[in-house]
Amino acid sequence: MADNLYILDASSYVFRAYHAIGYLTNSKGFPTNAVFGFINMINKFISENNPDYFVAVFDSGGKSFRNDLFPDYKANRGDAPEDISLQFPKIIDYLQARGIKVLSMENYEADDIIGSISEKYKNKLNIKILSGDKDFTQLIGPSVSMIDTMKNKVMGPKEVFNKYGLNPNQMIDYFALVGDAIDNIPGVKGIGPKTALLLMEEFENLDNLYGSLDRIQKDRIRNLLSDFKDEAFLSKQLVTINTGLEVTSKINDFKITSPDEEKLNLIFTELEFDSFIKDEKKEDSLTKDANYHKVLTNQDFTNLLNLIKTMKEVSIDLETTSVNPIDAEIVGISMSFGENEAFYIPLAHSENTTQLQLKSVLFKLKSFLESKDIHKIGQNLKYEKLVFNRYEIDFQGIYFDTMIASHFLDSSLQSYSLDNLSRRFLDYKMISYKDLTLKGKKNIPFCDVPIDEATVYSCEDADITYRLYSLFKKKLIKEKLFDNFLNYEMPFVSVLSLMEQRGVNIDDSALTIISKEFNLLIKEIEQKIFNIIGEEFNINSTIQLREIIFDKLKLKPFKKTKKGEFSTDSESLQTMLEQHEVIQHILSFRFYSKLKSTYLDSLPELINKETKMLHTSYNHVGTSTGRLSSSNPNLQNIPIKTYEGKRIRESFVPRDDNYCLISADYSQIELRLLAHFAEDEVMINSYVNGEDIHSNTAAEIFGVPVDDVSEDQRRLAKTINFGIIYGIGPKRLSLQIGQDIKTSKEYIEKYFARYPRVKLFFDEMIEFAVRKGYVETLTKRRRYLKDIKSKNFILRSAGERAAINTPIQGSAADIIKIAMIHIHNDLKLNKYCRLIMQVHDELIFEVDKNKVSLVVKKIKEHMEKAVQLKVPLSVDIGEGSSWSEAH
DNA sequence: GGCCAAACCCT
DNA sequence: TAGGGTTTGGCCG
Repeated sequence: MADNLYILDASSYVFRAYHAIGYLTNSKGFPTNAVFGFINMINKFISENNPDYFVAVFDSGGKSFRNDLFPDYKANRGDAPEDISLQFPKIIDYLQARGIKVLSMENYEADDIIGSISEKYKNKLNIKILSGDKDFTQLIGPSVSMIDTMKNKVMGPKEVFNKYGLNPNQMIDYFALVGDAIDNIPGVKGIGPKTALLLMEEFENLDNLYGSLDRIQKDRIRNLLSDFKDEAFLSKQLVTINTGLEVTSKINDFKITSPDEEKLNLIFTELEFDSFIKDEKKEDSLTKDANYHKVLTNQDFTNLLNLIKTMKEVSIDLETTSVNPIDAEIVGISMSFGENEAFYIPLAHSENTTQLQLKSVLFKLKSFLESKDIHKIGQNLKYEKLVFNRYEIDFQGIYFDTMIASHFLDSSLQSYSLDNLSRRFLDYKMISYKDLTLKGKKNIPFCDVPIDEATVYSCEDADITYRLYSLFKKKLIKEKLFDNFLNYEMPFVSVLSLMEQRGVNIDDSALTIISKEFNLLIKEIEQKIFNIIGEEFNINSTIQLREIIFDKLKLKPFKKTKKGEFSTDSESLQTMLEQHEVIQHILSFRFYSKLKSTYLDSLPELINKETKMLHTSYNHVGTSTGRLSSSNPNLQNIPIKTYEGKRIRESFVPRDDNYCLISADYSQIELRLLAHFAEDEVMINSYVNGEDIHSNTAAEIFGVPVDDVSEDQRRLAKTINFGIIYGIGPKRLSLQIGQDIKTSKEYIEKYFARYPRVKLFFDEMIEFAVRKGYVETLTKRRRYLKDIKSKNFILRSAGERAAINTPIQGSAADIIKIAMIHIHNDLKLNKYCRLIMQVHDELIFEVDKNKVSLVVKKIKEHMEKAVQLKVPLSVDIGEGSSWSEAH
């Protein structure tokens, strides 16, 4: 790749900074708003892009050669206000002290210099023109693009065509026809963008057009063109950027040199930009000398609001009364716009200090918080979104979540908490929340933390988050993962937030009834056990139960726990059923107790008092494969396998009579992904032809025609098919199918003999993991496998199984995420249906009863078309008045 | 109250 | 054989 040369259309940025900031002066009354905004933009740009070459180009300020051609050129623009003209010299001083080359030329505009530099270097370098001016579209080409850093828009040839319908080399003639009211370029009167586009499409350029005016059917257009021919060609001269000026600078002049700190400090002192002044001490340490401000007065807040207006990205963090967003109240807000600088707005501290009013602060921040154009950066922004939602703020512009970014880059970490990320990636230990809130032996709520301490703590959160953002963004871009991260992970934050916010309706009276019923059963079974054993004990206590079974009854154990004790788990007890009648009762007791305590009794307690709904919490970074996890309660392990379990699912119901529930689940998505990745013809054909994969596998393994496959053979093949995805070994398979290890070893060998590409795929994944240290999913989420090269067989084998399973399980997770994003963005669909749960390969919706068939069709389409694989995706859909019925 | 192990619910 | 969360008992301080 060629190096990048960034050419800054500096004058236009100064104007934009001037207007963005509004009023700002130093204590002597000298205007500083444009300088301040401009410096911020430059700092931000350079720290983010680390440009190879950079040059700032200014207009000369006086008239240009265009005024000789046409005295009225830009006559509509009055002189620039004095308070901006005064600031230009300061800005140029700053740039030069900063080590940045500055160019301008008498009698020419910045555009001409930019065009000429671009022309000179476009064959050796990637030219990136930093501007928002449409006039530059004429310069765009394969190695020349335009970037509007304030709107985050990049414009290359493709984008020009998308926007105007024309190629960049047609833009001059196009603008010659259309004209420009702001620059006072006449164009052809009466011809606007639409007609001009049609003409350019037909005639390609201005000369062709005027060479064959008679071919134009419409009289009006033809007459206009001929009447204003002179204006058209004059306009063409005016809009044409001069690319032939002699550029005396050498390319190395555009390298940024080391800044003259002394000179910079002088400038900053004069303008009173204290936060920019470099203090020797400030360099390496963090919090002690960081600029953390508390915002207590209206003046402080107004200044902060003005600052916000100049920023296009902000890291933000809320301090609240609860970790659970559904009932958290805001105590304070912190924000950071760049390293070392942060603000904290205390709003509800119990301390006796006058604080700003929560309501009025939120009112004034509302448009900023709801703006899609201002990029919000944060650690777990789903939390912020849910809390803001409680205050009727629709938090938008959710751009970069450091927690999710770090997980996307490496999903194998133990913890994605901010302090953990800070320690690991910035080598910086943050103030601990525990220590902060520790008063004596007990922890106090955050609102009781003194404001000064809270300010440092909260500002640190925002500041560190901002630093992590810079770091992770660079990594993502370097590894070419940034687009996937922005397209597939960040939009998912809003999807999860909405699901959690809506919650699920539970018929808790039904659960209570079942609970009472189970309670009687449990008591009864317990009594039976006591009678048989002849003493009372706590059946839930593994230790006591173990004593009874193995010491008192002297039953023969099946296996040991990892601590070396005899196991009493249900697998062991199953094998001991015939040894003693009490075993059956213990199994029953365990079964009913589990359902009662985990589901029947706890689900009703978690129903929110205000909303009357069950609001789970989905963890976006809860697994090392990319799946979600769910907690408080876990809605991803609601029973289903037994009759009693199904009864629990019957209490998951729609919120009112107008809705029913729909369950949509991917059929065998992981096996399909295996077929896709391994590119095995036989497996792919099974799916393409809609055949029964397990029967086909059975036929292959047993060497019989598909029609002759017995039920037993099919069941066995199904077990192998699923086991294979997890990297099953002969031992475990023998346990599953109830045959000896030798036989199951043969089955596995037979499987790989019949599906050699699957074996090849597994080997490739392991080799990939060894070579690169990680494996990746469809959307390129990475999981690093530290044990893949371990000398310890157990650890290495586990690593190898993860290398096989993660791309499969993780890609399945990617696919359903993409489908969920598409469904979330389908506005029409969302009028009739709301997504309320995700269970790995299943989505559950509440659906308007009158729109079921339409909704079913759309959901199926979104899910099956989420990605294009070598095999079709298939989704089964059910409908009903409860989750049990719908599934 | 915090932490661990064992058990068991799900895809 | 992959990936999760919750409950319980029991130990520690």
